[in-house]
Amino acid sequence: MEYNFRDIEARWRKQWADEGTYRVSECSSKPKFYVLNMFPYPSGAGLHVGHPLGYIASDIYARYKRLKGFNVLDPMGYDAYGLPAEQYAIQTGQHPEKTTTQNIARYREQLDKIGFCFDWSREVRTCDPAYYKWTQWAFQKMFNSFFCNRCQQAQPIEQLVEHFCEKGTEGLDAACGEELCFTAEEWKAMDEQQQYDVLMNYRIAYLGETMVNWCAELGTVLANDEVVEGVSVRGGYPVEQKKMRQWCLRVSAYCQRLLDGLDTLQWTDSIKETQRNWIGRSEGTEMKFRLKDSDETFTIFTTRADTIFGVTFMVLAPESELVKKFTTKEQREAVEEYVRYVKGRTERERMIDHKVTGVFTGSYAVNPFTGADVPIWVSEYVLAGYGTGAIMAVPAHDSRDYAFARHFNLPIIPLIEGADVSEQSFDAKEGIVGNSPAEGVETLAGFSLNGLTVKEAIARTKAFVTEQGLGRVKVNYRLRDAIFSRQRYWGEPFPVYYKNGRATMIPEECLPLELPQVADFKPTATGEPPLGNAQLWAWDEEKREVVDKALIDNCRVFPIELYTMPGFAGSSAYFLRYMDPHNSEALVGKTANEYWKNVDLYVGGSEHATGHLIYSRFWNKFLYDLGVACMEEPFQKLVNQGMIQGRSNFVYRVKESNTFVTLGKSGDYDVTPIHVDVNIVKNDVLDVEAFKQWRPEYATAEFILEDDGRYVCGWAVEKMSKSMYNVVNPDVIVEKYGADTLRLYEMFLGPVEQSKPWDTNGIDGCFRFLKKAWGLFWVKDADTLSVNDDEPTRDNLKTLHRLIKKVGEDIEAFSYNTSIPAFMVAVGELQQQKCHSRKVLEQLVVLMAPFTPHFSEELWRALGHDTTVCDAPWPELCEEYLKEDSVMLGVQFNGKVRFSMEFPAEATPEQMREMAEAAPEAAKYLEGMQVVKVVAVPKRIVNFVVKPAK
RNA sequence: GCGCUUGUGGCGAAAUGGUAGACGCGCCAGACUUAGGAUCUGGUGUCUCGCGACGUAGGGGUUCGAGUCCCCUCAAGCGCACCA
Repeated sequence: MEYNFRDIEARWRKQWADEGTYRVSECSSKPKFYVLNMFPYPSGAGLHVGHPLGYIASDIYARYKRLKGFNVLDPMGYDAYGLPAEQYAIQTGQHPEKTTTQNIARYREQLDKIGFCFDWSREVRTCDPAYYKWTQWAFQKMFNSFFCNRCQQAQPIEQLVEHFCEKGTEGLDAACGEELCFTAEEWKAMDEQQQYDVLMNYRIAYLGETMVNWCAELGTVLANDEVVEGVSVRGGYPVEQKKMRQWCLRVSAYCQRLLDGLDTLQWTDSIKETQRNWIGRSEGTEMKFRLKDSDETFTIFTTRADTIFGVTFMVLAPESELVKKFTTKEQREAVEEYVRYVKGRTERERMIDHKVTGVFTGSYAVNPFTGADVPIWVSEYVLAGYGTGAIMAVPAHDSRDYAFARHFNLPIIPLIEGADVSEQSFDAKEGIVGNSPAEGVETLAGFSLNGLTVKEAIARTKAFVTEQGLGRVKVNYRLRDAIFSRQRYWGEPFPVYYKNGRATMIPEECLPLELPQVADFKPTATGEPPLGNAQLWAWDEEKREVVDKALIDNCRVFPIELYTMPGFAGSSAYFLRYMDPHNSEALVGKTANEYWKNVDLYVGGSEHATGHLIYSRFWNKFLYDLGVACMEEPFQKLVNQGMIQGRSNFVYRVKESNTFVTLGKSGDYDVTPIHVDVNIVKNDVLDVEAFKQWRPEYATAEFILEDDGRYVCGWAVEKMSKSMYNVVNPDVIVEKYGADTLRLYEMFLGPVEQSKPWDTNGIDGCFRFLKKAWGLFWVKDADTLSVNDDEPTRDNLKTLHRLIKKVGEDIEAFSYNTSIPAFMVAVGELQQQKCHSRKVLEQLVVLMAPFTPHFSEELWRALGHDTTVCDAPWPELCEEYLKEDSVMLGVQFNGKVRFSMEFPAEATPEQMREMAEAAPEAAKYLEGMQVVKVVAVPKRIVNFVVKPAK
């Protein structure tokens, strides 16, 4: 019987769906395993062969775990809100809801053809109100929480109010925008608006007036991870810094926990490192400096407190509020001009060329350790957003300060013994400190660092600064709060209305607040949100429902927030929702959450390292603090699949003609390479007839062929894209070879984690393998099984158990590309052994089941089973069959293998040594030699190290 | 500049410190065929007629033994980057 994959695959797909084979429940005594793929944006282009790579890899793992006796949760859904979906809708002039629904249907159709074991009854869509209800709900919880630095945990905002009532800000250590200081009495004396403003300073979801990335082209603000090198990640449009009032999430409060959590995760080092860089922890000291002849003080941040005696100037960021304060009358004009100059430079310009620029403010600070005067400058190399926006400059030991000092001719005082700073600064944190203070300089309390190592000096200075009240030890992070609002239509609405101008939460039981229909959903360049176009978009407090905006004059009706949430909102807790997707009472029920706990294996692209993978960890930690999620980290193990690039093909047109010349002869003509659709090329050979039909202008094309009559195309690796005609649709492969071959081939292509070009050329090998394996089971040209009840031979069992061992180990290690060759070899061996033993072949079917589910299911049933192969037990490994009767060993003299001989498998190294020495071949080498050393390594080699005997 | 990762045939790639290049593609030869871009069998790192020698980016080291471990150099990719 032939391997008829079309019939087989269609039949089992239907039956699996009808029988609910992949539906799972948390009511199980089996151990759980949670496999998750990063859910896709349903883009308009549909899936190409690169998309399923990770899904196939995780599907194999999920199926394997199921065979191993686990209750496996493997859900799928769609990240349907956000910029890409909306951009596509705008480009095609349709409503995003319509295009999204269409795109999802297309995705589903494509996914279904590949034979995944997703439990579709748990599907989520971020744009579904029943789903985003919980996104809104979590947002409200964040609004009503603050972060206690001492217990490193989110707490209800009521607790903060209570604290204010009792003690004001005294003894409070909470994450906030700016440090506030007031007493209980002052708090009580504040009016509603003032208290609202104060609380906003502490909420985890808050309205903040901050510098944001404004992208006029997209008509919205963007988060830091959505901007790269001054342009938007999506579209590559310019982004400018603008001060705007936006919703923000206090992600920065969780920096330390986000950092600590990394150590407990099985992620790659590179992605953990990327997150560490992005969080950017830096331990240092905040020090207070006094303005000369004034009581005014200001604070700087430094990681090199030990270099205090080398400070020769101070620098303020141009945006710093201190600039105006410290500028003297004489310098005002120069400073104002400089600030104007900096404002005129775009973020991009400032990032790309680091010009040395700056201006003196006219004022001096006083070095708190020596009393020396230090001039205060303004320069763009100091960033307003990091630390305090002011630094103490130590040109001898910081290259930026050095460049500045050289440019403006400021003094440079070296502090490390033996450091040569005549050409460049000495930035390394090593060496012995000297010149601190210089001879004869009196210091505060006789403080000196001379003779200490840099590390000791930093510690000593920190302690001294704290004791003397000159400042405090401080940890700074690079990670900023996430800007959480977008001036776009296609996103979750904020469950917020404005009562007397103050953000107020819509009652929890009224959620979800559904996205309204609008006349025009396009973004505007001025930042007017499209939701402003909604007729019904006011909140009636009394009726507790959305009403017509025209009623706003009525004193119980208030405008609803016009901004929407960003793309990452919906993807920040979807892994929890999958556990209990139909629960209308909670994001996730306690029972379901405590059963599934967290994701054991998460598969997706590494491009989410600083976006989704930070936000969702933050979001989950917040829910953990709330007691909603029972695990602090959402994703235990993370595997990043590589990108599949396109492999383009070219034809060579002879210039000014309609003649195409094959690659081998293209050098003889003046030709233009032209991209040709890879779907009409096979193994780099062009289907000439298909080419003629491809485009009308090629219908009359003429060809200069290779001598063997073929037209050979050139090729190159490029991004997979429509314009290069190198997009390969999985549907086409499935149609031609079947899903099982596609699955095998995608895995065979190389390590899952690695990026690689798609090259259909090798797929025949996988297809041939399946046909070959099929042939083990069926009599050729007949509808009868060739399987018999013979007892397996020792060779059969050896082949089988080697395979069990290899495949088991490979799947655990996610190394599928090496287990497919193992299958090929094993099938080849069984064929040669003429093995038709049921006992062996049945196990082979199960071993293949994770890779080729349809193929295995068909054979499993043909072998007489009436339940699905998914519930078969994974074959047990018996090491006994792996033992070799004997081993062939090389015997080497002085490092060269001279001959090989056979030893019994159970021989000890000593026995092997004796046997090797006694072998006749050895005599040749041992003659006249003195044996210096003999080493026998079991199963490997016997070494004789010899030297001429005296 | 700092951090991470990777360098192996014509190509994709394998190798618990132990015969480098498994397996697949491609290529070559043969078989069966009216035919082959089907199927099957065999061959295929480089140099050499052969014996054999040389081969894992380059250089050093550890080891009886290194693609693998350590140090240096070079190249490529990714991340961060005027972060004090």
